[in-house]
Amino acid sequence: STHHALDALSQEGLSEEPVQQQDHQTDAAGNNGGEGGYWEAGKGKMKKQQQQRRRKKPMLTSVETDDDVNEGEDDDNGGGSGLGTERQREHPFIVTEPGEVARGKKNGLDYLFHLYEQCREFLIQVQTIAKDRGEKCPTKVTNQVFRYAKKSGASYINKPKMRHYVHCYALHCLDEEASNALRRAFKERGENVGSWRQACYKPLVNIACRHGWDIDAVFNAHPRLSIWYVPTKLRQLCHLERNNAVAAATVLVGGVSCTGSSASGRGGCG
Amino acid sequence: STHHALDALSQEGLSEEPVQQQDHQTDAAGNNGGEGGYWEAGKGKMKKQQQQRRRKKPMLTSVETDDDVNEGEDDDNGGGSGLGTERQREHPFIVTEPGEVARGKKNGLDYLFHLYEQCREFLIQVQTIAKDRGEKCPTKVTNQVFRYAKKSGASYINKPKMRHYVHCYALHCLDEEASNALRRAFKERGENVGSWRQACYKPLVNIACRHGWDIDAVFNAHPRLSIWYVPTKLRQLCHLERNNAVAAATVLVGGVSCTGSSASGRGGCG
DNA sequence: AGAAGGACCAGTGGTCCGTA
DNA sequence: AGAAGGACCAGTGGTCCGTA
Repeated sequence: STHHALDALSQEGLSEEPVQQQDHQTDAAGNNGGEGGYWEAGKGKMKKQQQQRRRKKPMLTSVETDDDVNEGEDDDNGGGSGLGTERQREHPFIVTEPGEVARGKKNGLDYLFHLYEQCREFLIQVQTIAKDRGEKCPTKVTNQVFRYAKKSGASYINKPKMRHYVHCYALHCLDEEASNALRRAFKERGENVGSWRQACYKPLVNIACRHGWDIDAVFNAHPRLSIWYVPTKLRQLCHLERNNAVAAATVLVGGVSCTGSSASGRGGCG
Repeated sequence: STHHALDALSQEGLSEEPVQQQDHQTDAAGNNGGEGGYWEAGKGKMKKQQQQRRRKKPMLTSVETDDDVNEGEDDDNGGGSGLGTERQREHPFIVTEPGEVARGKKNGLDYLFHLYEQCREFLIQVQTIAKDRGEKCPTKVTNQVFRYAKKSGASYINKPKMRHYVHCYALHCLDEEASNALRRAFKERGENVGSWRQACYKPLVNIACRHGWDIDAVFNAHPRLSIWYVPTKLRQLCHLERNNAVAAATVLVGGVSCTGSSASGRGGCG
């Protein structure tokens, strides 16, 4: 059937050119200041990706209204072929240079960062709706926003993933040059995504250092970053490094008994 | 014993001149820009109010460390007299004029508003500690702050009470003149606290109207008010009133079919 | 009756760990 | 092995309702 052909094709394309099922997304697409247009361009290629995996059968005990679940028209897809056409997860990320598209069953880092822009657009829509209804208006990407994204067909967006890479996106926002350089270096060395991700912490800690160790202020000062919670580990690293800097400064000044030294005093920032 | 004499005396004084058991409070007391000095003045009168009612015996099933609970030195207070020396709740509020001290087993509204100032001081202390430890720093009076207040001996502060009267405090912050006038009027009429509390909504809705119906912006613009969550009911009232105003304006302009009219257009604001 | 507040509850932020 | 994400959990905002 035509459906299956498209599905087969989308095996590679899925995560690179995710498609929206409802038109929430379209509304906000114009907000992208130049960025993200590339990903939007792939939209025409395949429509309707109604493959949201139903949760593992909650045993019919649930009292949920399943209005949303029954959205898809073909309930029996994949039943015929028996082949593993089950597309259960997004392709894993690989370290790519800026502008580089990942080949094979992989996703690149431009795509990763694009997901953050999409979340921002979903947040803006949630905010618009909330204001219109006179309800509490979220300022951050909350559970509510993730739920809204999923309902809008962006099933490839989920909380654990977005939280996992927030600090990588932060570096991309705050120092794109440094972020690009890091990507090129790690790609060249053939490092995996995990070690690139780890390496994103240090330059951020240095940025925090230059701003009196206030990582919250650094996030809040950036319009696209301010909607994301500061990751716990980044916060802890900044705190540790600040303590180190203070200790070092204290020694320089002449010993532990010297009080009066300010914790926000500048030392070297990497 | 001396303890019991003081306790008897405090029957009236308790809620009017609450005492701090630890010195957290003292640190921040200086932050009060003139306000609240009155309540602080009563401090010397009676020390130690170690009457926190232990919770109704959690049946020894709890695995809590009870370091905090064993703070008081006299574990057997009230055992001897047998009289109802059990001081289980704060005295109820009555409508008082500005500057008026409630008599009998009652608390006045200046005292009510003072509790909000105290919460602000506890928040500031929690924030200071959090920043120092490099932890997430609350911007609002959260559960954590209420817990801290209780631990600091301010057992008379609790979440339901503070949330209940937030909008009354808001009016006091935003238009003290109007707030004072309302108090005098309701006292004169012999109204109870509940109806005074109800009456505080309307002037706030009018203030919101003058600010484009954005009650969040109104709260956030005021330094002492911005730390409090906008109460649900106030938010709903503002929303309803905005819709009424929009509908009225639409009729004036010439009928329901006239689109283009902005929801933020000014009508009369009360 | 009017009012204070313990205690509950749905939905949150955070992330582990069973999964592929 | 490296990585994606369902699902869990402790503590939150919100306020009801048993209490005095």
